[in-house]
Amino acid sequence: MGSAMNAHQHRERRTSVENELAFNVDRSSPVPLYYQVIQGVESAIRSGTLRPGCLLDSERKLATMLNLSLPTMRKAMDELVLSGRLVRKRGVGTQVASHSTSPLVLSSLYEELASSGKKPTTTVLSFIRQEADRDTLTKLQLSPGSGVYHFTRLRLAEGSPVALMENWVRDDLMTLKPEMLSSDGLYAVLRQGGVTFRLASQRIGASLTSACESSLLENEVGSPLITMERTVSDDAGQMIETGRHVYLADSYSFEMTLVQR
Amino acid sequence: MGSAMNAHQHRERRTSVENELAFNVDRSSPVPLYYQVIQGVESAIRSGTLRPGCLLDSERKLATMLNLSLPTMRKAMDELVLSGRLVRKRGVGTQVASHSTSPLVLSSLYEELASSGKKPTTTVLSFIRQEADRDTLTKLQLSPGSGVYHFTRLRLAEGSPVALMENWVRDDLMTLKPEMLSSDGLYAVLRQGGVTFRLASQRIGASLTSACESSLLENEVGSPLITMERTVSDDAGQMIETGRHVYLADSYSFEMTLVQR
DNA sequence: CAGTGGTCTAGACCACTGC
DNA sequence: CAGTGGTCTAGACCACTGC
Repeated sequence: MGSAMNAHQHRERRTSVENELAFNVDRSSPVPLYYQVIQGVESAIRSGTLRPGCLLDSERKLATMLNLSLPTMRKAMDELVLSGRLVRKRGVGTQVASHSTSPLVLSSLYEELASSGKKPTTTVLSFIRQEADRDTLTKLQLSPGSGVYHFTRLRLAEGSPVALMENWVRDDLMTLKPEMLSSDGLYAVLRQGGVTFRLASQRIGASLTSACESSLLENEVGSPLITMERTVSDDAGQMIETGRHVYLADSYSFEMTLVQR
Repeated sequence: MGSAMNAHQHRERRTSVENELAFNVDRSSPVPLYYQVIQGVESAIRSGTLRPGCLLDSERKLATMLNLSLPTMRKAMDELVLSGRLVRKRGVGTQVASHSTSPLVLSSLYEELASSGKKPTTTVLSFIRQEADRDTLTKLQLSPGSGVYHFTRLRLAEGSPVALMENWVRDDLMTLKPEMLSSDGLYAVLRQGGVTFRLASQRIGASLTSACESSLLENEVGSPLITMERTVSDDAGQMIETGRHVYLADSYSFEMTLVQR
């Protein structure tokens, strides 16, 4: 409607479009105001109300509209820019990034498969609680004698093997049971146990399928695999988990978005 | 020395250690104050003055010490926490993260090799300026008829092939010459041309060496390769470059640190 | 209860872009 | 020159942790 009425004004240089931030902040909510703004903008982008390239109102105007102070508004915009959803140009304004893929998050194979509609299942091949070996002590920065859960899992999508995963998790955070791992991804289980992730360092490479891997993954010996080693630490900087995974290159690849700072 | 003298005090609960933020901000500098603090803390961590686990003074104390306002101090701390170098605990304080790897940055194979002491060189195998094909138009979000540089390069470390790279770069940013690419990495060349990177989306997978790749990479047909496709956009959200690379899995892997938000 | 980080406000002045 | 984002200040009150 609006665009029809203003058809003769379309000469304007700006890639601007209407932007309707049709949300309001709820001051009685325990959710911080700046975070409500982040969620509001994110959902407006997701729903298409805020389209890529669209120029937002100025920070001052938005702050006034939502009855927020400028610093609070800026804090929200800061995070949206940092995560790559918005682009700021000094003297010009703030736009929705044209390239609005989801930001980099700790990817969970299980969740990825589930959200892409492929039914993920897990077969727990082995599961023990044991004293950590030297290598694990180092990787998890544990003191000698500490215990870990050590398990291997086969991940399937729609019943076909996709990945073979071996993990070591410190045993003083929560009680792990094999049953938990067969019905959910590892990260979901740990999150439920109250773990909040912070940093993951990982190394991704490639290798050829060995005879042993082949029998589990039901693929040919010598076919390409993606290898990943990952160590994850929590909020408090404490190491939580380390693992070695291999993925069928024919049915999986790592997608990620890096934000340059 | 210090540890011997204080041996009997080791009972204290805090992992705290002295923290000497032995830097001062320079108010005449064009570098923002909060950024000077970030740099100061980062260099203190790098140099070992601030050791992992070390408890910092409170934000209020640090602000007073450096003659900064609390919000400015907090902005610096915010970014240090976000990039994973510090860990905050409400009611307790702020510690240096035990796990202080470098944050995720747009990795450049050339720079990685150079900084690890391996002498990188590049052979430019082909180089043309051409009208973008359909696929490239889509990936770089260009309008039909736009031009791109299209080139393939062989990257060597200490004279041995490591990677085979094919790239497409929009041609309206700067003038590219093959000579530039043989003496420097692509990103360094683009940065010099005034491009500031912002987001990269990439997909990493694995494959087997083909006959053609084998002849260039001097490895065996069927040996494992890491494959990467990447598209990079700049500050303004404009797509800059897209490429398809393959790396010898035996001599390279992708290392990265993910920060969970 | 003293001290910490978490959130929020109401300003100020600057550098920059587009007209 | 009006409008934008970029930086900075000086406060306020809260929730939480450890003693």
